[in-house]
Amino acid sequence: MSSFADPNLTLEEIARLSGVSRSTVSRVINQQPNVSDDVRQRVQAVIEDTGYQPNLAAQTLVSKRSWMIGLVLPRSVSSFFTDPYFPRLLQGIAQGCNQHDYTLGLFLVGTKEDEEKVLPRVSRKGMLDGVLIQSGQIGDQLIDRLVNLDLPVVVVGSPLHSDEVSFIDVDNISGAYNAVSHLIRLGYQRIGTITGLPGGAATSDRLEGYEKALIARGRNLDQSLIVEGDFTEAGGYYAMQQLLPAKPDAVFAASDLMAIGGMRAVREAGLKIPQDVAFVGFDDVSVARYANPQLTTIRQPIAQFGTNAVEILIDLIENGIKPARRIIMETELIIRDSCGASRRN
Amino acid sequence: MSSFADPNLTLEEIARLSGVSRSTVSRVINQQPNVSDDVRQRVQAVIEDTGYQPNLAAQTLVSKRSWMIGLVLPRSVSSFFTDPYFPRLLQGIAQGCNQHDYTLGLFLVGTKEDEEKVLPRVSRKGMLDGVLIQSGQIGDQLIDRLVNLDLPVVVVGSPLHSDEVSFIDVDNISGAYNAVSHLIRLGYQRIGTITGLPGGAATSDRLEGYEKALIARGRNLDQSLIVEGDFTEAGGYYAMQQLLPAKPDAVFAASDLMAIGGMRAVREAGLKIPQDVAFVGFDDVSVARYANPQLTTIRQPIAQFGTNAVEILIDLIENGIKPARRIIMETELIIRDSCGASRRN
DNA sequence: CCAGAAATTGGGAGCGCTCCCAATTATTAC
DNA sequence: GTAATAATTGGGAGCGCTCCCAATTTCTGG
Repeated sequence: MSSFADPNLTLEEIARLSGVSRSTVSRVINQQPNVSDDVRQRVQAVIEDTGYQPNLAAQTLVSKRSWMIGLVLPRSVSSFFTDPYFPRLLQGIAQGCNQHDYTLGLFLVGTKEDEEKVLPRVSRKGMLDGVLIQSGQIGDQLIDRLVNLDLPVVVVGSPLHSDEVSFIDVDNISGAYNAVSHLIRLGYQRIGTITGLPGGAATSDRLEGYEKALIARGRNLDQSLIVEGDFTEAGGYYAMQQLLPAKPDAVFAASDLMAIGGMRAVREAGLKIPQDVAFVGFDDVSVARYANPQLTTIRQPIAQFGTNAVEILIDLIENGIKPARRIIMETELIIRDSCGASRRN
Repeated sequence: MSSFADPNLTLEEIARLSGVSRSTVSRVINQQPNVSDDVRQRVQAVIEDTGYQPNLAAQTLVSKRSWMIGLVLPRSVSSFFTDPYFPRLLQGIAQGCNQHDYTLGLFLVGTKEDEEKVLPRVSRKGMLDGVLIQSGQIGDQLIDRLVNLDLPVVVVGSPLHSDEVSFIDVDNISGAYNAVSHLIRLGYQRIGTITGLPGGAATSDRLEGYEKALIARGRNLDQSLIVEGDFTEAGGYYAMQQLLPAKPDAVFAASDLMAIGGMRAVREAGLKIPQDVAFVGFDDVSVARYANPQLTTIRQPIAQFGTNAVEILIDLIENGIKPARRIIMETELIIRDSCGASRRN
């Protein structure tokens, strides 16, 4: 394979060089049948040592396929820049794209103006074969606007409105339920929670899991033990400061970052973790393992989640859009030190 | 603007609907002169309420422009998934793309096999107008391979080999120099450093700045005070454990994350920050402000850096490729608590 | 060895756009 | 009013590919 490919190589040119027709070269490239072995090899040799690659735009124009999918991160996903969750997710998505030979287009919506610039680009014909959109906040109409395009769409996380749309999500309710059940099992009496950013599906599901776990054990819900966070470290810190007067002996934080922020507030208040306040987080991002003490948490298979999302979308693209696909992935309780699991020994 | 655009709208169709020719509609869309005002308005009205958008693939095919740029993150940039630096950078890049109406293609190279899948995709004709590539490690041949494509390329960070290539970087040498000078000024005697991952330009530049600052004040370099990290929290932690026996009274870490890891090791050793060991980091990512104590650091304008990189690339794309552009951005010393700046008062 | 079927090959049409140039219309000067 | 020029407008060609169908070649069986 020569490393300097003629930039102006075309199908026609390859055909000429290998002494066959355009059509035959096309068949070889697209691995279609009805090409004799010797011709196929001759053509392949020419392709190899010219370094020819078909022009994507031309292929897209006629086939109506771009082999590119978009990932849209709505404005309301403000924690993109602080939460290690997103790089991991991106990794999974990128890997899924690589595996299936799709290209990933990234559409970060920062401001309202961005939205007006990004949407037309996403919906542009000849641009994308499908779209992955990160589930955002209630009131964010981006998902609806995307779903109204005639493009395959998969929502990453639960969609908030429509139920005709395909999505993939983690079982947030059972994850939170397991986290809190674990704390109950360890004998904690006043279990508080720091919620995610209000208005998101993950936030309300994790809160629901928290409540269900308490109710299942006959505990009463105490509103003073429930305080709003925003998925960030700083948010967890402030939330914990609000929570401390309610004297929780354990806290379920709806993200690891908030758990770490919460632990910081607890330490600053002169209390010990887990002796005075135990913690369980959610996500199992890598900082959970380096926290002090190491954080007990609910692991979600983030990268796998991204890869699966891509696969669902590609399935939708290649095999039609009905019925909507719905995937829920399970979580896993990872017991480390912050929950005080060992103090009972 | 009707929200349900006919998906099969074409230039020809718009022409028919507005009673003019294909060419005239094309002129209106591309804002070319030589269209009478009333015709222009009539056509624009039709475009508006059909929601017509030109087919990208068709435009790309004839104009040889895709209005899409790629961001390539080489395999050797392993800290992508842990360092908050990258999301910020991505934000800046995405914003630059939005502003200039370009689409961003993301090419994460995870494995060697990824590289073989990604490169052909990047070089595919009709795909990208230009490429941004994150500077990686020595021995990573990805940059060279990309530069050999006939595509405009801008390296984000200093390129390691070629000097024909355009790049944008932050002044790592002077940043590190200022960090260490600050520590010297505060009277520290045994100033250690935790370097980045060996083999990267940022790593060697920051080390060079460290050494220059010491030499400028007539200090001797003590190899036992220089220890290798890898830009991660865990790397900083282990590096600090190696560094502690050399009894440093201050440490310059080549990233905030490593500074935070280093501080964790110091605390675990029963020492106080900054009384026993002072710290200065590099980057000023948001966790620096939430660290305990708050981290003195060298701020680099990460998002702006990304936006600038996009602008240089677009300049290259639209105004030709010679001569190579070279931009160096300045850093800023942000004094917080971890350097003990106030203990001399 | 030849008709008929099967496999292989080639070329035209067309995807939706931009560019060029020719045709038409409007404007100006005399 | 007419010739000259300038401003508009329209249509053909072509970007590089895939798809379809017709033409050619190869392979059967009797």
